Amino acid sequence: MGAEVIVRLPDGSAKQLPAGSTALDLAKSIGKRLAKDAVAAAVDGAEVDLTCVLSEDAEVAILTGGSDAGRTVLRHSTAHVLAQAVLDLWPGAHYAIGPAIEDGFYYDFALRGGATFGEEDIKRIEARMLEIIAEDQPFVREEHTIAEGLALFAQQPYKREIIEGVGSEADLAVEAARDMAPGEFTVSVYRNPTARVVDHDGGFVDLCRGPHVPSTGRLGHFRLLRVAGAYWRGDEHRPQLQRIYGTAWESAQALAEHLHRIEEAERRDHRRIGADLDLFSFPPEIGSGLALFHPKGAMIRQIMEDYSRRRHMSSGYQFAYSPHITKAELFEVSGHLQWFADSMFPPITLEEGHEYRLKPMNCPFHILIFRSRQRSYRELPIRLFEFGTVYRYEKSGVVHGLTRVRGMTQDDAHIFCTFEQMTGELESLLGFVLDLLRDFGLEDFYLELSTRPEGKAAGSEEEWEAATEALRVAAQAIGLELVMDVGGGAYYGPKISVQARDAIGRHWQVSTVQLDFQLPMRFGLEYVGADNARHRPVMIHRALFGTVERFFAILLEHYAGALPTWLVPTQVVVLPVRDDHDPYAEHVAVTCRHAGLRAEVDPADEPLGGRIRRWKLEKVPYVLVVGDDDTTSGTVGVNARGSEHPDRGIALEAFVAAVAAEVESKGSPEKGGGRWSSGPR
RNA sequence: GCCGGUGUGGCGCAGUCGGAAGCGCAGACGACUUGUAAUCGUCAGGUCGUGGGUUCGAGUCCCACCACCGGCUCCA
Repeated sequence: MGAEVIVRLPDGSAKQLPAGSTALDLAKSIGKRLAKDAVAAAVDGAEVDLTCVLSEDAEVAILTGGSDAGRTVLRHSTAHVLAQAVLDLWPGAHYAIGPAIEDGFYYDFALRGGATFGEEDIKRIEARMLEIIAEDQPFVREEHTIAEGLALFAQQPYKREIIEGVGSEADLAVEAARDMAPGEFTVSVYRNPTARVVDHDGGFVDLCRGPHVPSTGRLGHFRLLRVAGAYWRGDEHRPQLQRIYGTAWESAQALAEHLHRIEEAERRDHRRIGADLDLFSFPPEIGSGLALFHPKGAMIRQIMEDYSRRRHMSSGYQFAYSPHITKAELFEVSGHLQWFADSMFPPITLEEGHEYRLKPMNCPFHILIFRSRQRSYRELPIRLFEFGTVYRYEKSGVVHGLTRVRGMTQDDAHIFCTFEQMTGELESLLGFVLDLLRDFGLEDFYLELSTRPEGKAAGSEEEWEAATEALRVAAQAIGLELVMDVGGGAYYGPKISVQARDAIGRHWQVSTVQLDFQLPMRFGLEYVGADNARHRPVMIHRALFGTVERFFAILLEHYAGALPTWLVPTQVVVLPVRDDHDPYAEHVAVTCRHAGLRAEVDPADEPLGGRIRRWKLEKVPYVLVVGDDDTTSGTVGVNARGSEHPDRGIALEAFVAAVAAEVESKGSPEKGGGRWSSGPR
């Protein structure tokens, strides 16, 4: 090693530094601002502390708090500060893991005597954290052998368990692994030597892979958000720990923006919109997770379902109907009672001894329709579609608005085809799915491939392998990003799910496509082939909306309640200025209705301003005002949703034609600026 | 199911130390006849989630249950 090292920077330039220089020295040599913003460094792609000595020539990048990698470091370091505060305030507490997560971090604790955190505790902890940050405690990295590590954390069972797992196969599979040192024989810890923690000598120390900021003074733009219970290593059979969630950012402004995004998501909450717009409700009288659709919500749902039916009809599907309840034996045959019973409502036992069950899925019924007579290869593929309402006994803590309910309607279909037809069916199906989703205004997708659920799967590994491969081929042919979801398949087969990103970047699982060799076998399905021999069909389960309820909720959140004109319950409201304009207002409404629009009149028995306000809050796409000028010239004053100013004097025919076209193209008033070019602004 | 939190007219909220249940919006009725995001007035509406308990007295304190909210596990 010479007296100097040469580092290459991300912009391609190179820099010479004296031997023994640290990453922080490098940052300083580039600029003051960079040194101030730096939180860690990447040497040949590996993230390290700023205090790391650059001992050989390397590619080095300085990570700042403004980058994703830099924020991860900030959040991870803030999690350590949280742990230090909690250990100081709750003597004898055990600390488990505290990783950075999307937009923030958390840390899991077990308090002495099973104590729990309350709301007020959050404030105490935050105050203690601010003190720790004000003290500007250094983070110092240490390497220890496994034995030393175990001794260091003699009083900390969760840390010991993590250390004992270092290098094991299981270690790599658990989330905690991200929190750990690489390498088989050592563990790294970070120490805040100047920390004062009750009952702890030598400051505060935590097991951690790093890197961390040089000192706590670099932190500060954080907020603790909530407390929650969380199972140790995500296993509900293991102890439940107390988790504290927080968020942390590189600047006060970034923190404020994040808190604003949280508010924005709350504004879009479909439960709130559903109540405000009188779309649906969940009366306690009918039970948790069971929804009532009110007339306006039902109208939207009806439009969604009607459109879906039309698309299915033109895509070669046949319709089916099946009952909500059936003899339990059907679910013995299908395997649901073996694999899915936890999610089913308990049996209804009749006097003569038969047990009945509410259906959790529609597939067995469609199978019986297939099996009702002998089938020829000439009929295949057979595609049976139904809006099938199913009931699942979801655990009490998981129901959530319309996205997680106990009674739900799937836009469900089962395709029975030959093995040879399978790949083609899957590919055309994925095309159909994406086409339909785009009609509803979702545009940004990726696919997820869910594989065999270990221990919860029917059938052989070979069958699963073949089915998974067929799905993979179809998914790749579509050309969208594909991510793996290991072990996430249904008990009878692997699945592709379509994930949609909404207007504010959140993603939702919508469509699912599952390939199934098991149920055709269990039900002994057959068709007669061209060779006059009997063959077993392949089955594809698929739902495009997923469930109508959930898809409805996704649309409400995506559009923040301002649905495209074709989906909205009332498209046009006509407001007469005075009551002698009522007849003309009625004429306008009738003209709209003749063009197929949903229009109503709000008569002039209260002031115009109040009426406008009410319908605007209802998010009606077009609020028309008609007065003296309009009655004489056959025009309307148009208030398009989303625009600040009305367009007066628009010819009625021009308005109706434009809105009818907007409905046809599935557009929204927000996207239709400038249509009324004939009228003055 | 588990952890934490919350339940007060249809909705949003106040209610102090355990001592007479309130406000705004919405609703009904009346007046106002209006050109672009809240017209004025009057009235009605609550066994304070449900059931127990403590107390001279409970919206308020305790217990159980129900529902909801945020998470964990699970999941469309």
